[in-house]
Amino acid sequence: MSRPPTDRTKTLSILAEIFREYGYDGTSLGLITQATGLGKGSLYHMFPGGKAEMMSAVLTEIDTWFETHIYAPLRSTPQRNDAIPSMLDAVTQYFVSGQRVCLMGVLSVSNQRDQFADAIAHYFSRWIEALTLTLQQHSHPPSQARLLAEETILHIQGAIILSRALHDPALFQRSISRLHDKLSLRSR
Amino acid sequence: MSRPPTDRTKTLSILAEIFREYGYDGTSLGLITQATGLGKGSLYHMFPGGKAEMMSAVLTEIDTWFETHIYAPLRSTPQRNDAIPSMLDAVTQYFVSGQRVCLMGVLSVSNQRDQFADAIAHYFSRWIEALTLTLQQHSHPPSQARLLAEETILHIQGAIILSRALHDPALFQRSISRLHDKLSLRSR
DNA sequence: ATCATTTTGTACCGATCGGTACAAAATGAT
DNA sequence: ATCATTTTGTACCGATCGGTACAAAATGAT
Repeated sequence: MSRPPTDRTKTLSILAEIFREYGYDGTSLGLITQATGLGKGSLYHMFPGGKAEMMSAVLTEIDTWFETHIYAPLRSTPQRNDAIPSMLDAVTQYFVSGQRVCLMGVLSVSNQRDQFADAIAHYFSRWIEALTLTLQQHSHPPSQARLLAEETILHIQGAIILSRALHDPALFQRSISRLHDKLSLRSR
Repeated sequence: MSRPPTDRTKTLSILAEIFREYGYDGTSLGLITQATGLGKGSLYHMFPGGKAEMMSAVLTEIDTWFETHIYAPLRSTPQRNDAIPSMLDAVTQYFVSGQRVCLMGVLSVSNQRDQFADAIAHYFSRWIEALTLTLQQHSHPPSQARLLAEETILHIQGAIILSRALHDPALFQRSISRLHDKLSLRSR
């Protein structure tokens, strides 16, 4: 037994960056060996399923990260009253003001959508559910809370796209600010 | 002289669908010859620059379509008072309730972003400018109009992502409805 | 020190990639 | 009918793709 945990985690985070930057098709094994310093032997030993398994592992890692740092705080009771602002801050930091793309978002409009459909749907639906819960506790009527949660998450996704399209990180910041205002309107 | 105009237009619309479905990397020349029925000889005669020129031509075609069907009506004066609803209808139809992706949006979060940066930025900035003009004429204060225009377009992009991620066309419809309400709030 | 097990680097596989060359075919003006 | 020009289909190019095989090296228990 060696210490694969840290190695694996480190490798996964490198893989995540590569997949984000080059997409699934654009990420070649050559690129991966170069970025990780691991030969194909090591990679296929670690991920026998090849590239598809690497992506799956990355998606699981991302899901876990969001579960811990984003969803869980939203579900906690009693609800901290800065739960929403702190979610928006964490998201802004994670996506580097929209200059780092959301791998789940990218995949959902790619031809790999069906292959990873479960992971993608899981990620977004859990996020929506957790945020819905929070919004209800901030005195948004239940019927509106879910709609507002959906709107919040698509707003974030859209902000990434538009700010990248226009090379304008400030646009991302602006749109997150507006989101902040919108979400806190009825909780005061 | 033959009749390349219709052939070229037809080819471009097939190319657009392929690029939308498979992305830039995922679209192989084999796929293109199969879908268009054109051999490589014909394709490289039509697009000497190869795949990159095909994508550029598609983006130009898309830009022209939006210019004609979306931006121009927004800029026309006097402003029809259903300008915004009719834009949202046109968009909903064009994106088939979010089940058809926005090629410009996809590219802007892909590794081809820089290669096609001009076309992408042009598309979104023209849209924002035209919509800003319309919103101002619907009694939104100028300072707010541009922010609201940005928000509208990122909202549409986000709706495509989220509705595809969740395989839920109804989510797209819902979010467009909300957009409709939001935009008409101050114009009544 | 031995030795079974795990891990790794490298050579190699067939398939496919985007692109080129070019002869054959179609076209259209005369 | 001739013939220059345009258009097309196909064979072929080197490069690279994802993946496999497997011997060599590293590891760790004894």
